[in-house]
Order: sequence, then structure tokens, then C-alpha cells
Amino acid sequence: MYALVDCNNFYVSCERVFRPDLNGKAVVVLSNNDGCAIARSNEAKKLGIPMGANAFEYEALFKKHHVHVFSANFALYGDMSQRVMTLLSELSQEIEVYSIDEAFLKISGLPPSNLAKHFSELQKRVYKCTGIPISIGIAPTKALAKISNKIAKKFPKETNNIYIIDDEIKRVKALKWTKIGDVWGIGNANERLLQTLGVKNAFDFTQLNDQFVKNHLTIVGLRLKQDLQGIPTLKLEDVKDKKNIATTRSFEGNITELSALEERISTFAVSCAEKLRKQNNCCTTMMVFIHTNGFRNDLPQYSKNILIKLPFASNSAIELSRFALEGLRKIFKTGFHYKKAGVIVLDLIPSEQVQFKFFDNANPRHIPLMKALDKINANFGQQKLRLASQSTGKIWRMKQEHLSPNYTTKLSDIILINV
DNA sequence: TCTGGGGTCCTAGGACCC
DNA sequence: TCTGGGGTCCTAGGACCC
Repeated sequence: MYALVDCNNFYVSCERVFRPDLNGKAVVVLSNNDGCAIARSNEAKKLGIPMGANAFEYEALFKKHHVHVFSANFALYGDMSQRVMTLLSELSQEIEVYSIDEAFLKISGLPPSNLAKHFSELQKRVYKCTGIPISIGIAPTKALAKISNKIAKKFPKETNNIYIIDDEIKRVKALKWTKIGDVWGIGNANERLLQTLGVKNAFDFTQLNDQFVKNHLTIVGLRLKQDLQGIPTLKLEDVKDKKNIATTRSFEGNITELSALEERISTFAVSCAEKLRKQNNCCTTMMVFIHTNGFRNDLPQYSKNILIKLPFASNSAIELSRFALEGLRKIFKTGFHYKKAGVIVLDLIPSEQVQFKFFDNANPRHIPLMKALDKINANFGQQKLRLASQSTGKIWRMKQEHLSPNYTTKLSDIILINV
């Protein structure tokens, strides 16, 4: 059996751990730049605030219903996630951390009659140790565990946020209850396709012919179908190093000058280099892209990316920044209002497997230099030490008007009790 | 005025090899 | 009328996830 553990309204729950006064109240967390809603409490959902709601469109509604609004605080959410995942790892043999707020557990050696009790205890322990409420769906396959989890969340009173699919009757009932577009792995495009074929729910989908599914939804769709039929096809996956790493941002305003864009691109490249060093990788390819604001019909549009093959593998902030800027200068055009840009590093290889070249090699002196850079920034704050190309003036910040303190990762933000 | 930021996997088709 | 039969690698683009 598989269990899918999912933290309820995760980002909102993280904020509530340190603001218990917000329990039972409408809370939303906004994306970077305070752009749109990326997490909502149940109370906020009831007010009709959808996922991705534009903050500026819903401002009046937020005000009217006294919705508590937070800017995304990923330092806090990442740390809370680690606490939850660490607990789950301690309490189960096999675990796949699927996202910041979800993990699959593989259950073996537990009598079926004990499942409910076991997971109820796990749920209580996670809540006691972290303050985060979780929902658990249990089923013979991963895709069914996803559906089971959805049921557990949808019917908290009946299920206490734990649901088990352990026989055919429950499986068929759950599949018929699940709209086809809500199935894990069925996105917009396939939902539309399946709708036209009269496939309304997950059960209808499992009744389709295998070859037909493979032809239209590829091998991915077929695996999903089998998993939904109760044939374990999707396996627990190991957490691997990332294959691509990106740092991209939308800007608060528009950028028209190359020099201003250079500062951002340099910063993004430096950030990618830091993430690379964290997973002990070098990259051999980079991509730089710039976009105008696609929502503005009144302005001319331009969007371009460029792939840069590096002459040697590197994770040096200095080198990556230099290559990224060379790329930017090739695609930059004057006369446009740029709204978004980013740097992506690809073709990652372990640092110790970097091939030496005859002529063009990375500067070996950068390795100790980057070590020093990382150490200083770890001790004295992110971006304390920067490249000159990253702008020497103020650090560019995104819009974060409702940011909560870093309760768990910054000593000066630690919560005070009984002052 | 404003409308996020990450990721993964698969396929088709082209270029190339012997 | 017929005009081989294998392969690999790479890329762009699409679909999906949170």
C-alpha cells in the first residue's frame, strides 16, 4: 500500500503556527511580487478566492472580509517542510518527498486492520511536533492514494483527514466521484480531449482501451490508467539531484535599459551558481531569457531566449555571470519594456567529474574563492558579498508588503514569549 | 498600475553513424 | 517492379506537476 501525506493549505498553515490567532480566519499567501494567491485557508476558499487569484483584482474582497494577507516567505516554508519530512522519514521505511508539502510513503508489514490507527498516530505526532495539520490518503497505488487523499481533505468531519481505499467497492466509488480533470496527471489539454469522448470521471477513463489511451496520451497516460485500475505501475522514486536549476523573476516595474537588465541577469546567474554549488554540480549549458509583459496589449511585445554552450563546466558565480551577460547582450533589443527575465542552467554534472580541456579551462582559483563567498554569505546574510556587475547600490527587492518574520531561520526574528 | 516561480518526462523528427 | 536495415544522439515543443 501507498500513503500520500499532504499538508493542509501548507503555506497558510506555516503562517498559522506562529500566529495561532489566525486559526479559523480567512488567510491567503501571495506569490513573489505579491502577484497572485498561491495558498488559501479553507475560510478564504469559501469566500470564493480561487487559486492564482490576482491580488489587485481581489483587493477589495480581501478588505471587505478582513482576509489576512501574507507575502510568500519561502525561507519559513522550506524550513517547516524539512521538519515535517524529517518526522515522516523517521516514522516510515520508504519515503518519496514529492513536493514541498507532499510525500508518498510505502507501507509494508502492517496488517490492514492497523492502518487507520497507525496513520492516525502519525498525523497526531506531526501536528504535535510541527503544528502542521496533514491529510493522508492510503491505497494500493500512488494514483489511487492521490485520490484517497483528496477524499480525506474534502470530508474532514467524516474522515478526520484520513481515508483508505482498500477494496473494489471503495475504489470504484472513489473513481466515479473524481472528475477527470481532477485526476493526477490529467491536465487541461487531456481533460478537454477526454471530455469530447464522453469521459467524465476517473472511472470512465479506466474503461478505455489500452491502445487508445497509449495513442492519445502516450505511455504516461497508460501508466496512469493502470495505476488507477489498482495495478501498481508508478513506483516510489528516489530524490535525485536536480537536472535543471532556474532563477527567474518578474519585475515590479518595467525595464528598458540594458544596464538595468544586466544587473538582474547577473544576479540570477550568481543565484544559479550558488544553487549549483549547493548540490555539488557544475553546468555546461545556460539559457538566458527576457520577456516583455504579455498582459499589455498596448505595448509592442518581444520575447527571446538564448542557449549558451559553455567552453568548460562551471559553477563559479564569476564565470556564469560573464556568460549570462554575453548571452543577454546578444538577445537584448532597445525600445521594449521588459517585465520578466531569467537564467536557467542545464546539463548539470557532478563537480568532481568535470573534464579538463586542452586549452580553455575554468580558473582553478575560483573554487576556493566561491567557498569563501558561500561561507561569508552564510554567516552574514544572503548577497552580503556580491559581484560588482550585480549593482553596487541597493539590493533589488521584489514587492513583499506582507512578509512574516523568519521565525525559524533567523535569530533576530525568533518568536518572543511573555515579553 | 498590478496578473509567480519553480520543476519533470515524453515524443517526433532530423542528423548522423556503420 | 525494384531502390537495406539497423542504430544513436540531439532538440524543440508539449504536457504535466506543485
